[in-house]
Amino acid sequence: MPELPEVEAIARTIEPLIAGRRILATRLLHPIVARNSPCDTDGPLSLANARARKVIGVCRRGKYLLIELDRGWLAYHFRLSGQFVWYDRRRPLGHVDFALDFPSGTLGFVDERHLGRVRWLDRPEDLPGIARLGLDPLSRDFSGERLAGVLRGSRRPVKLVLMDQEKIAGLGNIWTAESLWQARIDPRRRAETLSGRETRDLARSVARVVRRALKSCLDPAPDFRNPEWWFENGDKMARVYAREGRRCGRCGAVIRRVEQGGRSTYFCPGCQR
DNA sequence: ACGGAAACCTGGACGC
DNA sequence: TGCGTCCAGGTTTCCG
Repeated sequence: MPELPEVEAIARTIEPLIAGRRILATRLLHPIVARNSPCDTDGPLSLANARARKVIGVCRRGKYLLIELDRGWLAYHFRLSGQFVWYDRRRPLGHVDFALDFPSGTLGFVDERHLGRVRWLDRPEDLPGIARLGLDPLSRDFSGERLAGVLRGSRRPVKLVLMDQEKIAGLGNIWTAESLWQARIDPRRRAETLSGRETRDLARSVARVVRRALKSCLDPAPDFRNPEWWFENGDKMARVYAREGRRCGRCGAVIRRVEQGGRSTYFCPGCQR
């Protein structure tokens, strides 16, 4: 479920719990989370490479969460329903798919839906999904000009381009919808038809929406010790997402839902042009 | 090369 | 209560 701001918040919050610690053991309780293809057997085995390694740090690329080890990396993708849960020594493991045991406790990757994935890698770029990631909205390089380069020549709806991880890394359905609302741009517009001014507005809106979402994800920060923890910022901050039939807080028109690329898109027909 | 649709999984919400 | 259907904040793969 998490998009860029949520994964960034998870990375920043989990790092102090595990940085500098050594992994005593890895436990793969549900091998499907380590599989890329239905008959892949290499993925699950390679996770054992993390055993006895020390954690250097934790970071994010796109929606991937990376744990850097003193040799190799662990790459997590939460997809729709994956999350981290922390168990200290006293508490028994709940439903966990993949666990890292530290002296101080266990970091569990939990995903009852089993769409999330964990991989061990020599280098992050070894995973094609990471190697091909596009521009990161939190990076200093993210600008109207760079966004213009991405939109130029694309006949696809601007919403689909924003969500294309090879173009812009980390945006998902919620924050894309919110960014387009912020910039007053209709998500159905062909990307190449945006003017220079609209493109600059959109870049500013994306950066602002993502930064504000990150801030709210960190206040309060995730509580990994509570297995039920989850972000609430989506509901609180959404101006259009999942608000079909309600009135736009900016112009009063009724918010619509349409389908794009098989996903729901929410927008205000009154002020998004 | 590009774009659209289906597949991958499971649980929860909703209607009858 | 039970059952069917639809939906979900994502990515990869397949197909035209």
